Amino acid sequence: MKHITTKLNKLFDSHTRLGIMSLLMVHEWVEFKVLKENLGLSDGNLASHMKKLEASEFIEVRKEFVGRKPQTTYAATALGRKAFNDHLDALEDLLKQRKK
Amino acid sequence: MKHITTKLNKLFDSHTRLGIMSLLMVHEWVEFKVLKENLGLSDGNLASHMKKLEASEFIEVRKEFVGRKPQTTYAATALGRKAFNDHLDALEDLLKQRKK
DNA sequence: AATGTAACTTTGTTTTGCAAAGTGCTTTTA
DNA sequence: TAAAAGCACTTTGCAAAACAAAGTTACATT
Repeated sequence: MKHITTKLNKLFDSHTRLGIMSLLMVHEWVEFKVLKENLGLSDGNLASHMKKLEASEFIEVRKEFVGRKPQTTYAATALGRKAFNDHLDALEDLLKQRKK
Repeated sequence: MKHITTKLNKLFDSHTRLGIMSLLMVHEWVEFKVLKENLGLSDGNLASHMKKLEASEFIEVRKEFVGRKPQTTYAATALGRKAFNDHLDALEDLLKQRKK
């Protein structure tokens, strides 16, 4: 007897990482600063969440200079998109229960 | 600029409590043992999650004897149902983004 | 008397989450 | 040109959370 929630990805339990991923699903490349401001996170906090997502190869990092300032941008990988979509599928199943 | 995820309830970040609540939304009264088996949790683990939900008055506990055996059952309170539905509403908003 | 079942509580370890401060590099401002 | 500021971290440190494992209480069965 396996419950729906066993199909949820633990990495996406965190509402912070849920927010990060949902932004990366909508916009191809997103700046560190933009993520930080949208989600209201401290630098360190955001950096550590990104590291976790990177460790699972769910996101890709690009570091470049714009003008002469460093700029870090992130994008979801195919693997990340798949994992996140699977997670959302499971959430959708959960939501279906309350309709009927 | 507030992101959708700020509307999520932190208590329901945990996929375990998400599972517990979704079971309590569907069935009025659910036994400790049933929750435990459905979600694949240890006694202690489940008990501590239930305590957290109880502390927020999201669930109600009923202890009785069936035959002469003790039996604990749980139900979601009106407050709990409201909070959970609000959480699910926020998740639904999140899911809407990927349709378009 | 010994074993079993239900529902915990306690203990302890590991993992998170997050804030605060510090770092390295570069650019802007006084 | 020295100081301040911006970007993206890393490090430190702490408090809360997750969870397993073992112990507890109370009754029931064998």
